Amino acid sequence: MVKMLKAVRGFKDVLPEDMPYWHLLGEEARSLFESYGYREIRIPVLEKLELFQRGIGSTTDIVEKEMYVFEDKGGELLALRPEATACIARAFIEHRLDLKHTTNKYYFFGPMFRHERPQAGRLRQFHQLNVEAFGVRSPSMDAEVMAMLYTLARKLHIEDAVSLEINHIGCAKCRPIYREILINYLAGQKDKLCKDCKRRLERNPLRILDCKNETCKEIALNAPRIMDHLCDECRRYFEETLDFLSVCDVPFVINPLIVRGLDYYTGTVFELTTTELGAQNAVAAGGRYDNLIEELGGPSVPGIGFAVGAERTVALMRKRMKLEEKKPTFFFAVLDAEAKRFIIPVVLSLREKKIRCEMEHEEKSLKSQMRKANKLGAKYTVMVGEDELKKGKVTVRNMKDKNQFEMEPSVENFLRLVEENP
RNA sequence: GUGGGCGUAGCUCAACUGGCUAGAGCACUGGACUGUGGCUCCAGGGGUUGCGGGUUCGACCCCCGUCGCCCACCCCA
Repeated sequence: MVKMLKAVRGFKDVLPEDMPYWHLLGEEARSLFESYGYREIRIPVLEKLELFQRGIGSTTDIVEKEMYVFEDKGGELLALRPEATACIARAFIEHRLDLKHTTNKYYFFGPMFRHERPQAGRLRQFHQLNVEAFGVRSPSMDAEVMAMLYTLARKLHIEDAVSLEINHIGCAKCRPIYREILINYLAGQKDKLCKDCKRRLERNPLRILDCKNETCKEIALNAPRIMDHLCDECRRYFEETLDFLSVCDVPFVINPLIVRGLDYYTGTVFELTTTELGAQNAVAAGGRYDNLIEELGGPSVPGIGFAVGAERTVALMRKRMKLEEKKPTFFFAVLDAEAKRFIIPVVLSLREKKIRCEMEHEEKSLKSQMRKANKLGAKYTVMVGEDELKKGKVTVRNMKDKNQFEMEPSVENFLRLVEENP
């Protein structure tokens, strides 16, 4: 036997029966984002490695050990994108989009790649819906972005499965000060920290705050809070943001332990979390990144955005609703080649009118064709055999109420059936 | 990268302490019903028990190796 080929580890097929969920997610997201003035952008799967090193941060886990990196034929180091914000920022800078509008709002959907060990809710190729707004730095904007995210959850009927958690991680002025204070506190208890956190102490001390290790958690719980060390401007910004969130009628909880794994975040950060996805609790996450564009060599333009994990969202949707594929309106049961010749022009015309028609192509008994029509869930079965051919008519059977009648197989007649019984 | 669990039909699972030709339900194909679906009954197709080796009179079962999947750590969407 020939060796069976399988998909690459961590890469998954999405089969047709799953598509209704993906389509609903895509359609709701598109119409919602566009109602807020966001425009779709598409970016390449591959970027120069340097973009992610500079954008995400070269000491982050994502860049350090999770990227698919390879050398191109010309010797250039390229990477499959592990996330989209840096890519969209690159496009924003490259096309000087800041000169075209004062605010630039984009959304994007596509696959991301991270070489991690696959697990519940975690794949090596996964999909994200991204939203990025460049050019505005204002509490009401932040609230609006979060309101949009929460509304998406509502539209997908998963709002009871998630909670919006929000935090503020300071600005270029107050974060370094807080960072020192935190390091001082943590250094005092260094012996009790897990080995990963000992390492984080130097590289990314804020991350220790959401370590899952029990003793680290306890230490984090009593750690100095960023909230108590924000500068006046940041504090005011955060308070106003919360106020606008209330105005938008978005439920949220403040979680001082939320930090981000990517270096570009500043100020407002938030996550849409769930407890229903195993160890993976983030369904969506985002925040403000006011220095990213400039750090990537662009103009000094602030930004805010978020990414929604599509697979995780779909998993939650599946738990809450049963969606099915569309079913055919007509199944044409044909008993011989003559019958096919007779009916094919009509079938093609109906399909042109966007009416889903199925026709049997193999030589099958009427019984088995009926079975097939039933299995496909066709609304009507249209029978074409010797008797019908003689009369120039077809027999139409309503599969639900079993009513059966003959009619002339004109497109108009079929369309009338569709109208009468939509 | 580290740890744990699991690999039997397309799917979900059986098969004693190592012992008959590896079974069942669902699904599939057909028949009962020669041109009428769902329900019922009957029949049929479908397996290198992940792969390789070892132990044994005998291996789905035990041992070694290997590959794969899942879960957790880690990380994050």
